[in-house]
Amino acid sequence: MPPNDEVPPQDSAASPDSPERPEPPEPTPGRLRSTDIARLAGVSVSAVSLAFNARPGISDSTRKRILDIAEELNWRPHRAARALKGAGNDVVGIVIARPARTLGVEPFFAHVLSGLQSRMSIEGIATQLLIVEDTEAEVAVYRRWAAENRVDGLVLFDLAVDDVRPQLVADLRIPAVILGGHGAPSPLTSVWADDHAAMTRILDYLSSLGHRFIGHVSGVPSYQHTRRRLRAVADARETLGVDIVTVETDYSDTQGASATRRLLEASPRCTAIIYDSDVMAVAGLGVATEMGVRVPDDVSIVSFDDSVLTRLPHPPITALTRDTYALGTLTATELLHVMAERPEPRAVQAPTPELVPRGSTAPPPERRVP
Amino acid sequence: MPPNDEVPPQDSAASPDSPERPEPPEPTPGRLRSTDIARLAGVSVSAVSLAFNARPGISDSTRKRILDIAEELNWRPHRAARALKGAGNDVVGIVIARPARTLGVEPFFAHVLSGLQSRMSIEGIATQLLIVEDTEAEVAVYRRWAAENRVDGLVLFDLAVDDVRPQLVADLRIPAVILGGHGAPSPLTSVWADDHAAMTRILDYLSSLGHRFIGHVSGVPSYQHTRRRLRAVADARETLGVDIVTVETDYSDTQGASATRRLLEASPRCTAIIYDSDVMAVAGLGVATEMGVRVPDDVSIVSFDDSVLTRLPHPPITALTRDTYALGTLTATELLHVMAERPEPRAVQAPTPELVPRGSTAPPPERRVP
DNA sequence: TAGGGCAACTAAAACGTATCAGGCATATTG
DNA sequence: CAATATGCCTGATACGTTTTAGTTGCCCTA
Repeated sequence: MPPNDEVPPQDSAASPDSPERPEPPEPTPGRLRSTDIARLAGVSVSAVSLAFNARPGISDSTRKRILDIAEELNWRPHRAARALKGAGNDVVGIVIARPARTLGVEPFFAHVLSGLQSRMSIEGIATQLLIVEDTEAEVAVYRRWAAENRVDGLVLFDLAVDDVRPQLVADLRIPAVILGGHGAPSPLTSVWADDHAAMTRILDYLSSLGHRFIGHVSGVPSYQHTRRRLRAVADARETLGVDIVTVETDYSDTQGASATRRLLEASPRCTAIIYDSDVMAVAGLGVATEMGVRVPDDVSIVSFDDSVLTRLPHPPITALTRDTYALGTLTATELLHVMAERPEPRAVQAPTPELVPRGSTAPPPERRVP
Repeated sequence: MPPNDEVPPQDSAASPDSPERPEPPEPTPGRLRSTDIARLAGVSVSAVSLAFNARPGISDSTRKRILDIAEELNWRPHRAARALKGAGNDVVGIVIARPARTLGVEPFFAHVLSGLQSRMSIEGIATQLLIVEDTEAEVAVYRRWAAENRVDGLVLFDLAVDDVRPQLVADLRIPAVILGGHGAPSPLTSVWADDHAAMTRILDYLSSLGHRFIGHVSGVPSYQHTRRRLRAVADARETLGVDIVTVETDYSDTQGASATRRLLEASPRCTAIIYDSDVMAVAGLGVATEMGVRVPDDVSIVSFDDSVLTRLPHPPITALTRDTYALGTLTATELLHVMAERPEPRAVQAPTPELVPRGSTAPPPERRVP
């Protein structure tokens, strides 16, 4: 056995038998390294590495001894050194292209993030969040992250029509998953919900209540999911024979409110309004109340998204509900799979949101003379 | 030298002019390294390093040439290698100890995070978010991150009375800032708001409207900021001579609703209710409406936190408002300072929230016979 | 008893960058 | 003009791991 003479845990004066090892009692412990653990366990650094990575080639007793010592000293392999050897960083990145100040208004996003994060942390993977101003900046971040080797995976949000990001990210060889993509072929795996079917559920419901003239406050039409909803609206005009008027907005409460005002001032007036987001629905409810339009007696209100926002006001708002948290965990699971196996891209369908009738919807008022 | 004789890649005929450098045209570019940039620029790797780290010892023209080439090839220093040399990871961590499913309901947190993140990203620092179940798990994460050298800084939220985290994080030598700590001495720098003064603003306002019996739906009393608010309430009882009854909750909309019901069913009934959070205030408004208690005619409502939640319902809710986003950027700036300079801990006071009267508050109803 | 096979372990070579101690010109000084 | 300083650049080394290619010693088999 080499000069691996064990150092006696001697707090007293310098042990005379080993003059070549002064071993100063460092006040700042510097940093523990695998060497230190190896020395204390009486093995080589290689053995420490084998123990920590659960690899064969080491006896169980030695492994346990090493791990115990490391545990006691709260030592772990230095991440950077590990990553340098080609191991992952255990980080996934999420870049959101929105004005930072408006973020946090969207319960949807926060919930998805929670679910995603929760699933990832089970694997010891952290989530890195970056908020940028626009898609251009977002693309720059992807390039930088790819060059720096900063993340092991990505989640893409808010896919637009003709979005450049999937191809870019695929070219950069970063494992990634699209949340809210379409079912169509794509260079990336996507997790998507059937917005068309979801919107149809709302329209069927309102139609069955007797509504024949419906307002639709939609979101940004460049988003893919908005497109799908609009298509469902178009289809319903034919299938159900209802009259639907759409007002496009930017998803903000401000535009949701003004769109509502416009719809309610029009004559003839629609008997129900569908909102593409919970924030706009609540804003719309406020406008109606303010204008003296009773909900649901005069007009019914339905929200496409559900959250605490829709449940708290009076009356609570009928909404499509889905387990947004579970959507996050599903996305995370899929991303983990992509990171591990690099499979061919595929489309994973999330459950279609369910309609939850609440107090904001009722049959339309009797037709009365103007 | 051991039998490590180099194996010639004999797939092609050895190029006669440089037999020691086969330089195969790699189809997968592997990865660019500083060596490649150096070769293309006709300099050494050291020069590349000097150029990228803006250090002296290199001419401007050479620097530019190197940077241009790197830019063109989208090359950047490998993060792990850089971090291994002692440079920072350019990552700050945020650990939130709450049930993941309930997160995302809090606009406050999301806004702060946006501001924080936005300021950090200016410095090229990413924000790593982790949601854990309880404080015990949170502490474990700090230990792990410290051992792994994963983050350059931390932000601590939701400080409790007798919180163990500040001392732990200080012991682990991780630069950190507390958001919402108190003004008292602490091992860590903290950014705090004067909750006492803020609550006093609400009480003064309600008192000046003529309210003499006020309900207070408070949050978890183990939080430091809750304590400060309660103290302000106690002080106001004496100073203003108003009668205040406090109901403690866990900040959830459910408990906010039931607390409201209890307050409104009591006799005599209070003429105003203060809520410690926006979520509870909105829930309370819903309960009042449902019970046929008019707001603000029968009871006034004030929220301690402001957000889209308080602005959207009808009537909009009078609230203490502050620039939560700016609070995030302020915290970020402070953390950057701590990371760079390791100064003595200090307490940075954020602006005291301002009261914004909205439709939910009015003078109390005339006293009438029971 | 030689040989092979195996388990347990180790020495040394990466990984990609930053830094440090020079080296070599050219400019400045006495 | 020699001596010194300065500007620009390079070679070698270190950072803390993982991994590869061994090297033991031991048991089993023929």
